[in-house]
Amino acid sequence: MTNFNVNATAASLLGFLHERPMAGWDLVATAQQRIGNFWSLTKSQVYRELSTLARAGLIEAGERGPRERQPYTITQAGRDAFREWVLREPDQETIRFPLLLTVMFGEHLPPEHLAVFLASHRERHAARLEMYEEQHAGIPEEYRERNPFSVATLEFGIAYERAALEWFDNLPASIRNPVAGRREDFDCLK
Amino acid sequence: MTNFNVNATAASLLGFLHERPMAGWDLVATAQQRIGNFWSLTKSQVYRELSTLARAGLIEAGERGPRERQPYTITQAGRDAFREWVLREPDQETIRFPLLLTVMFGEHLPPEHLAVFLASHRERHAARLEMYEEQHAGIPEEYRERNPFSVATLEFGIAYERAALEWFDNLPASIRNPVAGRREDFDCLK
DNA sequence: TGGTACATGTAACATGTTACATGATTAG
DNA sequence: CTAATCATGTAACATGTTACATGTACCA
Repeated sequence: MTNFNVNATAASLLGFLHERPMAGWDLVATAQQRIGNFWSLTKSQVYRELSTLARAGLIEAGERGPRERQPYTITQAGRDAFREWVLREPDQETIRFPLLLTVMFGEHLPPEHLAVFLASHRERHAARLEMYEEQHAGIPEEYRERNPFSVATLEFGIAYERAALEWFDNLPASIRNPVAGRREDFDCLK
Repeated sequence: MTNFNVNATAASLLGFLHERPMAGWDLVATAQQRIGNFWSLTKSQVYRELSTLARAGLIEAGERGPRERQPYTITQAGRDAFREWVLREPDQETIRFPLLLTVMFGEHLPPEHLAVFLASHRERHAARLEMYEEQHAGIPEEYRERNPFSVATLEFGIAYERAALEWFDNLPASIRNPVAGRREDFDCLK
């Protein structure tokens, strides 16, 4: 058997459905909250994966509740497929960082312009770090012991954001604090 | 005008073509080397983008060289489209980190198993950091001054890998060094 | 009764991945 | 002569994004 190979996104949905039956809406919210920091997904994707999983028999739709709510329950086949996924060596992470592209091609834009982008991104990272740290401070000790896993993923987020901030703050002055003016140096304005 | 909106991948190709005409093969190699650490692309994608860009008039194919080599030159329209792209506020980065999914669902696999995954990923990150640091040490001072941009992106890689290693090394013992045995605790083996 | 949050879904499109097919040139 | 590397590309598929369409229930 072991016939249906789930992808990481579908596997995550199966992971959450181990806890309790949920509808697409709940799954979107749950995923956003629990894995959104390192795994993005949209509701379109979730609904699509759900119908695929249902067709493959890995989950089963229950009766519609209020507001057309459609709960799904994981099946034994679903638990099997999930287990198979979770035991596979995880792929390398992929990072796609558009700001770094802009930095790489930095000679093609006015330095003040790049500095504005950097400042605004720095702020986003500072805000995220603050948010993560608040969340981290709010974790009760007993939870930390019984489920160290989600704490660990949060700690990755904190480590990442700290590294990002440090990077922003250690950029050379030539990039971070350009002298305004002297625009004729830059080919984008020729 | 300003009619053709390039995506970040296509824009990067245009960015490289500012320097000199290149064929798809060169562009793949160049991209891998210069932006591969924070922007992945495959050769299929490159060839597809190249024909799209050519059809849109942003680049022009030259005469075939040896081995059917097909060089492309950027056009004025291409430079315009690139400039438009580079002046736009870059999107947030996306990180997709499968290992963190596995960690999040860590209660579903035997702890020794997770520990093996963590160790192997830790090693990859250590190797990447070492590579980056070697590259960084090899940059001549004059280059650093004249093109601080690619140095900055490399430094991001270093900051990121250091943060990752620190995270691995500070994982709680319950995740990093599980006691073997006691398998009946884990629902994946029920 | 009107706005907001809940809830599901489709369609079209954009992007990214994998597998395959083909041939040229070079180094040993 | 033959294996490796260079070089281009297509086809099929998987995944991800955006915009749209529809309707329900609650609450002020």
